[in-house]
Amino acid sequence: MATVIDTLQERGLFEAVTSPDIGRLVENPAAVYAGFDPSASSLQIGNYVTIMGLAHFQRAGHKVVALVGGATGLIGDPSGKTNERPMLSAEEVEQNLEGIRENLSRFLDLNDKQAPAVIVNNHDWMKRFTFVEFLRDVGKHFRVGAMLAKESVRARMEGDRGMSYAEFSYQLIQAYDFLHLYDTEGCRIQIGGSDQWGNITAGTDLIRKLRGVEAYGLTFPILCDSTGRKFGKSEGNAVYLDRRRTSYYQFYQYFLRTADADVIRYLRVLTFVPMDEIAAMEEAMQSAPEERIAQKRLAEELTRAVHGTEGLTIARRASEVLFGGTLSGLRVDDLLEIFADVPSVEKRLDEVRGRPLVDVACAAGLCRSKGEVRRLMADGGFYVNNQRVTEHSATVNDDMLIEGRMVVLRSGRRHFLLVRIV
RNA sequence: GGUGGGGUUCCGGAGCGGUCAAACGGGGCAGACUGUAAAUCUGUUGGCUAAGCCUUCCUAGGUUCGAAUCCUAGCCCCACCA
Repeated sequence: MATVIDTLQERGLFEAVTSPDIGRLVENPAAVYAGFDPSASSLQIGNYVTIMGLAHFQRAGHKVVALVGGATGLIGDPSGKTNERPMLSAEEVEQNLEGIRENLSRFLDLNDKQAPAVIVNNHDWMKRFTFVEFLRDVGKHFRVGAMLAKESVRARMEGDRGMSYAEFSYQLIQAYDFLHLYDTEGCRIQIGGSDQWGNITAGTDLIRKLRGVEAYGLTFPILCDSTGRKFGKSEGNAVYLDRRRTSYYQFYQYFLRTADADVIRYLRVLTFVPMDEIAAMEEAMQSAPEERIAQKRLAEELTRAVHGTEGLTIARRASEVLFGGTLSGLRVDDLLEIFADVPSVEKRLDEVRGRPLVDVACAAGLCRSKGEVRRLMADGGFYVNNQRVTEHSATVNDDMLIEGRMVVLRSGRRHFLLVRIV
């Protein structure tokens, strides 16, 4: 019978494992954990790979524990980082934890009858230690040689930046977390991105030493796009799972724009779409790449998984309108939702109505000068409510005022500006 | 400390008394094409009450009918020599 390990392997969620014996362990219900760093108030799509890993385990009937790093977040994981990060305050970490807990609860079933997922915070047990106790109980079992050999430490020592003692000790805390979760939740498996290998093996070693038990680590590849860039950044900004940081529309669009070379891989890693369906899409792509069937499916599946059917509907409607579809028939309230992440300005009615469009567009900030607006009009790149306007002398007439409450200005294909009448 | 060279519109970089709002390249912004891809092609790129006017070529003065261009002083860069 296929185990969760087989599933992870065939979907590209498998990079390395500490021992192949893990295959036997997962033939029966086991407990697995993965950690999430509270370095921001929302998880990013990059974290979603880890979430998928946990979700696959849960689907296979295993107990899943998501650890949020209330303690480790105060230190900062050096793994995969070239520089020491600025330390977050306790309040920041506390706030971020809240957001991340909310994120996680959307993807892991906390009420599953057989194997409900659990969210724990390592601060709850770390706070009980005094420094001396921690050194005696945990530090005593680590050899500096082994710690220095970790990739995360070596990379820093080779550079000219070095690392602080605090970050150096990070691996001890994560190792202890694993031990603690073994004791309290029966976790014998930790999963994470490949950059977590060092931290994970620190934990398996500790458990072997102190409990004489074999614990397992499993890593999956860090998701990159075909140009080698780390996946999940959109114009330099990360794609977040929180709609307040990445709107439904932006989220949906990010995936719709996935390169052909990446989309099949993403479908395997980020969705539960059955493998045979993915294979069919891969074939369909050969004959009709312009249909972008795979991209549409990817965007749809992920948006629904992360933001629900309602989020998907809004993202789709927004896509239609923001790509030049007609605004007629849409109500102001719909438009406000659709244009949620479009910048907007407030103007009084008398500042808009009957005024030259050139003046209004400039005052609203669509362009820096009136000359620029005129140029834009001459180029055919100026739109009011998605209708091209080329006449320099045009004024804002009553038809342009949607319900008398707003005007949608647009420059070029995609730059919108909402003028709200107040 | 000495000697040369220089500071130009978003960047690089021409211009060296009128024809300069300033060549050319990059970038930006638009348009066409297209699969919301990549590439390509085209237009545009100081402001305005717009065939005209105004403010720009490090800063402050000056020469001249006229200065980005010449002179003086100041500030800042770069190169070489000590």
